[in-house]
Amino acid sequence: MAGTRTRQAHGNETREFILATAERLFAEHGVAAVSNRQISEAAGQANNFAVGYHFGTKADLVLAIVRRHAPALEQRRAGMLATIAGSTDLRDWIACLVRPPTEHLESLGSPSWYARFIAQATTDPALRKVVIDETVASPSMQATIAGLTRLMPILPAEVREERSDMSRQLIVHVCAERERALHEGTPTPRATWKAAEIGLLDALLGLWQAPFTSTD
Amino acid sequence: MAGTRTRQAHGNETREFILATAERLFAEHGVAAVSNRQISEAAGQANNFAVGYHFGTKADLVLAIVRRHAPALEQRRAGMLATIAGSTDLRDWIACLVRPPTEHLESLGSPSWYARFIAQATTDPALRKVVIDETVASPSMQATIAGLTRLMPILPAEVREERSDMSRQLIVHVCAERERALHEGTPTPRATWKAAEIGLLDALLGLWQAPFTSTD
DNA sequence: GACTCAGTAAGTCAAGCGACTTAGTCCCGG
DNA sequence: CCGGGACTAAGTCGCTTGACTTACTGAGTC
Repeated sequence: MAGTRTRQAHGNETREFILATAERLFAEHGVAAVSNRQISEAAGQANNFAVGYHFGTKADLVLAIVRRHAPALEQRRAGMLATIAGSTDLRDWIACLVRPPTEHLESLGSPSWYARFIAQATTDPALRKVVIDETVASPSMQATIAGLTRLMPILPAEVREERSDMSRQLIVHVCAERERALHEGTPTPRATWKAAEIGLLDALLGLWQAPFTSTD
Repeated sequence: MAGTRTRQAHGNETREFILATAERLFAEHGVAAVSNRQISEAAGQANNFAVGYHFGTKADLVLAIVRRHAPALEQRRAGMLATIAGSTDLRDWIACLVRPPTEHLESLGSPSWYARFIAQATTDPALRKVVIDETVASPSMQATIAGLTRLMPILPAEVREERSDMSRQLIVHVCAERERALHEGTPTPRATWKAAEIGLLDALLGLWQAPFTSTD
């Protein structure tokens, strides 16, 4: 029964529900198009300032949503890094970029909102930097990039950085587009998240292995 | 008839200035974060309904901005198609995707706002479809995709569609990121638009040529 | 059994919003 | 030189927003 809840647990429960509601509304209508009021009301809070009370500004709320998914992603990526340690197969390392998000999205079931939320948060001028920094700064992400660098010593640093950015953009927006198509019932190029992952892997492998033209 | 030229010209001038102002504000703060009022005021219009009067809804305004750049892009792409007619070099056809936007952005000078505007418009749930349809539907774009299809007969239709989408995403968001970095004065992987174009070309060539794993 | 305090309910307020109206102004065809 | 239609100025109205305040609740503390 509800009576057995401690007040801390009750608060955390509310916070969690606000986060889930906000993620959904943000994914559906865009981060800027949703007011704190709407979130509070949709989360069943009579106080329209509930979001402000629990999270502060909208940027804080967005960051809280990002951090809500961070541990799961970190765990998946760290696990993969452990199993491929020392591998010289480029595909293994690119998989460390692609698989954590695709598998995480699959585990969320349908409908999910995370991919669309991230795509919009990383495109919004006011949120972009803080969200990207938060995701790229994780230890497993740093290790993955280091692994790619080790495997592609021929690439100039600028090209490596460029292709790293491209990989991030591609993964985020391809996943978001697929999630949206799933939700709207429109056809997708690939039938499952696993298949979409393979499509991304193939494409990114080609992208990273492509010869580069120097522009110095 | 032509007799109303001056009146019309004045109106067109205002319309044009509103479009340029809206494009800038949208790029800086996000489409949803900017009100019609702010645009009207920033464009020096005393009537806060000026945007509504000239363009209607916000979606109409966004479409008008897209169409403002469409002829220049179409012309560049059509010209390229004419010069490479019959080419069997994949790089030529991918260049028809990449060069029109990069050269257009270069021609706009600094600061430009178009790339960031497009990136946000194509990510916004409410505008996405209409903007993408508008850009993909152009004759030269259709011809380019047809050319790529002719050159890559081995690729299953789904993979071709997938890589087509990936190309679009990559071009849009890489250009937007570069434009933003230029505006903020932060370092960019490539020094010029021409160099960025080559980076995109290299990457997309690898992406399109990559072997594919069937997921049937 | 009174006290504390995190959390929730409910309401307030100025500012800003979209949508609209009214009152001009300007140019040109007649 | 007048009338009509395209355009702009200025203001209005009802509603939503973020930020805030006040009052209440109920679990844990003493």
